[in-house]
Amino acid sequence: MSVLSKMVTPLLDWYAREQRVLPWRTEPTPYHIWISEIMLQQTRVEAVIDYYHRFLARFPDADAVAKAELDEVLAQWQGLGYYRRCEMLYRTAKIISEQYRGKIPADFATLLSLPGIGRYTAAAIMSIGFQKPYAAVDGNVLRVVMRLENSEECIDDGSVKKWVEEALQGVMPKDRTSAFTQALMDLGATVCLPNGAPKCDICPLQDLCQGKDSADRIPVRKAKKERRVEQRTVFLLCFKDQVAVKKRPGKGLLANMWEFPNQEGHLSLAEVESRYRGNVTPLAEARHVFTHIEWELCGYRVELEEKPKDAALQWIKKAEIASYAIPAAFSYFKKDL
DNA sequence: AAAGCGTGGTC
DNA sequence: TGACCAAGCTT
Repeated sequence: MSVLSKMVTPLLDWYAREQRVLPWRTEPTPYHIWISEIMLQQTRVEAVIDYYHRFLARFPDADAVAKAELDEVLAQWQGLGYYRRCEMLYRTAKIISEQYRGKIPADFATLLSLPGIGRYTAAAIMSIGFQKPYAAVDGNVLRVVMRLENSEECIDDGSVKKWVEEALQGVMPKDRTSAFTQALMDLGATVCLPNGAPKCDICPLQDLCQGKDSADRIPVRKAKKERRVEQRTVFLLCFKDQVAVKKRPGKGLLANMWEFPNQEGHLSLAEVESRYRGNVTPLAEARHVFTHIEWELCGYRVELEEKPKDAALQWIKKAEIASYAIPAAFSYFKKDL
């Protein structure tokens, strides 16, 4: 009997005792699981919880999302990051509303075809939302399985993920699909911790695990690409009780989000004063780190005597700034309004 | 296959 | 302070 087949019973017993109380677990409908899984992609549970509550209160079902404007859905998402997820969730809500009468389709291949839903998310919705036996393999699950097997194969390799998915599919109890999927993720998130700091002494699988002595080097991943550093200057253009914002393009970094006008490079106070008519104040510098870029930000607040002629600028009341989806990269300067 | 795509917590 | 990285998906 393999390690993976032997771990099923102790894993489920542990989960019955130790499972976390999470908002999407109280009523695990396919819609709730879909929303939570999209929010949780590459994002910590603690960061998601408040967003999840607010999102569900405003959008109780897929039709509610589909009826809203993208800008309002993005405003709910602001600060969560990876904003393309939100745009794809919106597109999928439209498809579900128009083609599936507002119900999440209970079919793996159909789910896979929807924007923003890959193999992991489709399997999570099937196993947790519909009680169907599809193995959901995320970073937690890969870490747990590679350590159980004491395997130093690289988890960024597609064939490794495929193998884990098939192996788990083979041992997944058909009547406990929801508990099985969530138990593996809870174990990874609370016991089989990353960064070489697992709590093996309290692990329900410690007697089976082949990787207890090599946990500090498992799982093996590829080296990440280096970040490039960019300097930017941000302008808080104020006119009476208004401030200027701009909509970013629909593709690329921070797509569809709102920003304060800004440009590459660090401008001096004199340069900014010569560009605008009004009183210019330098603001505190900030550093914002993305996955692949690092911004060194400097900013200037400009009390304008007249609005510049720039059709791309949208003038909004400062008091209404909260209804615009402004990413964290620009939020440093909100306090200076 | 590899790169692009956010944010915040931890050590 | 800086490096690491968390419930991935798309192109």
